[in-house]
Amino acid sequence: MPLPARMLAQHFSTKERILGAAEDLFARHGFAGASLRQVTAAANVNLAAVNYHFGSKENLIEEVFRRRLDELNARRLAALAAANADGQADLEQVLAAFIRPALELSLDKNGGSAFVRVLARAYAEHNARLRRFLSDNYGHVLKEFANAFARLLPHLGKEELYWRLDIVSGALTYAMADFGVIKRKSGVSEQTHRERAAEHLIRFAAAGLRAP
Amino acid sequence: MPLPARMLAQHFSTKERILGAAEDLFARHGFAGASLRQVTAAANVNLAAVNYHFGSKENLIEEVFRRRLDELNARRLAALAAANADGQADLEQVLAAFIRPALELSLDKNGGSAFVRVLARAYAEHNARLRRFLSDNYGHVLKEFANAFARLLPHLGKEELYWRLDIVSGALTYAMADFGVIKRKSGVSEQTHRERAAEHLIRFAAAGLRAP
DNA sequence: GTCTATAACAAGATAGAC
DNA sequence: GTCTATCTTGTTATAGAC
Repeated sequence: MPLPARMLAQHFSTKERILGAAEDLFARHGFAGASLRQVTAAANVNLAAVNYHFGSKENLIEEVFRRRLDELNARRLAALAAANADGQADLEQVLAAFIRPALELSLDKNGGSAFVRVLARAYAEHNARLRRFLSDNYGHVLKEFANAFARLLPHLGKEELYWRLDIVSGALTYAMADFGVIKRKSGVSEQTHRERAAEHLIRFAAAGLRAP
Repeated sequence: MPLPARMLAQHFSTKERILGAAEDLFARHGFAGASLRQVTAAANVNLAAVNYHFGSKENLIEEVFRRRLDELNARRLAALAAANADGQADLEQVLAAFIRPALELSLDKNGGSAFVRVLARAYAEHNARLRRFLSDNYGHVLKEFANAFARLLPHLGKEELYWRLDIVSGALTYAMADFGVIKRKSGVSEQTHRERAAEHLIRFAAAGLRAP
């Protein structure tokens, strides 16, 4: 498979080209399914470069996550703070603060849509190391949002609320990774398709969360 | 890893032992991550037995799906027919007809919980061959349910309805495969945990589907 | 920092004896 | 149907020249 044309330019460092190619190939073939040979060939760098820059395949995988998750989490928290700042945020606004940054990431022209699929694979992996890594990154963000939702939905017990938020993250992961059977119509751009998915998701999730 | 004790018994045929071990290992390490050497060792059969009985690893993967999906689909359609038989089914009944058989499968003592994780991995794979195989199996079932939901939710357009059903299957897949961050409490059995997940899911999905 | 070359090993598949 | 032995290829990782 040829690498994405955007990565060919020489002004990307070896490290960045490896990360971009790894993200793309992990999305398409999984962590075990994509070999370092494929990655380095796609990145147009030497096979030995991965071990020089990252030490091992496992470390490379973690770097693929860190590069995106730090920013995603920061954006979510910023959006939540902004929603809380102007008076009382409503449920749709808090949901949007959680969902929209993920949508925007998935629309990022530089590999964002590949990354959300990598993220979905990480959930499927059930790998202890990866799960710890993700809970370290997502854990406190989920807690902040849980607090915000708890204020807006006082009729729900803590247990009930966590169940529902779990369902929302599941549906979000699934929708962003484009697992569904809904085929994008030929007249609709990738961008529009994902934006519609986010709108539907927010409406659906708001109703689900408000259920008695 | 030792194979599940239930599979050791000699009254399981070689073929059945391979399928059981493959299901377990595919759930834990993925299709590329689980080797035929691991599978045959866990099944206590010779390495060459896979190629003798299935021809190739790809064929083995498809058989792992077929074994479960035929029954799952049949049960869903039967539950739907039963719900429609006694008068007018309500939304929760139709949702239950879709969700409960998946729950029951995930509770099957003989590898059901492994299989639902394999199914979740299949979605993440995005593999053309696998997707075709799954749409062949799930396609007409989804259509039957879509018809039932359309009758109960006449205010939704066809497009809108399909989006929402897609979200429901996503949340179901995610919940059954136990991707979530909700940790099962030590006092709660695996069975109870999953039953609660199904209850929460039905309530949430009903509200989401009823949203204007 | 980047290359070639290669070590050390694991993969899927098969041939052929039993 | 089941075994051992082996072929061919691909895997991660590293040593050492430039």
